Amino acid sequence: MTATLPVVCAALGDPTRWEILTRLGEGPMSASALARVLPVSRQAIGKHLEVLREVGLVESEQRGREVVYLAVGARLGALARELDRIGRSWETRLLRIKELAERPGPAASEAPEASD
Amino acid sequence: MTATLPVVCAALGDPTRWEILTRLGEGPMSASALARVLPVSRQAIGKHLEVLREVGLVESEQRGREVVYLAVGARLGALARELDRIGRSWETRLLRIKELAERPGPAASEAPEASD
DNA sequence: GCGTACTGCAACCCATAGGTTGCAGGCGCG
DNA sequence: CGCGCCTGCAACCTATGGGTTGCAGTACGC
Repeated sequence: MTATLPVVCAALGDPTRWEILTRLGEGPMSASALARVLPVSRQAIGKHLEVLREVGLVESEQRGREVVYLAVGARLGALARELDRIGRSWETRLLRIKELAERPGPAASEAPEASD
Repeated sequence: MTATLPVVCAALGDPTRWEILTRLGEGPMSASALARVLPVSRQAIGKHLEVLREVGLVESEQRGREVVYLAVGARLGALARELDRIGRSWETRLLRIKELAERPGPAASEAPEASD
């Protein structure tokens, strides 16, 4: 999956797409079926499904004469892991900076004294 | 934080905002400082920072005459946990459906009549 | 074999998100 | 004390994303 982080997040940034994903999370559905339960046209649904498919959040499967889509939980899990990793790195650097700021003397040995 | 999932994801769906977040993840910066290193105007940066602040991804702090912003890793972590939970639920239901489909005998205890 | 329902493609519309410029106010530094 | 930098607010522009309608093709069920 070459879909970059902002792209995947953008795909998840639309309420209608979350509606679609929620429905697909409960079981496979076709675009027409989705259009029946959601307040948008089948064509709009189709565009959303295409976006979601490009970032790997849904997969399509030809079933008879219709095409059913299903939500790929693993993709969401992968994204979650990436975000978590980045979040942790932010906090780590933040802590390091605070340490430096609050440490008056440049005794830069690794003595993680929690003198808060 | 009342920011709904699609809203937070939308905030993360813009490349420029990721640039900002990345810089802020390395240490606190002011809007002007960000505008100096990024190819957009200070005002544009300001709008992005406002969006990020509304969903809790950055926090601001008055430091002397300037306002510095810093990335909130915990928020990203919280989002990651939510996404992971949802992803898992999708996979669980998927497995259940596949089980039902591949189980020839209706030996299921609660078989909610799939009469389609 | 016919009609029906599903799909794919294209043109078009409109709101808004992302960006810019311009200006006015204030706090710090030299 | 005055200059400079940083902030906040507002008006404005434009591309694009989300949506619609319409049409043509095709496979399924009866």
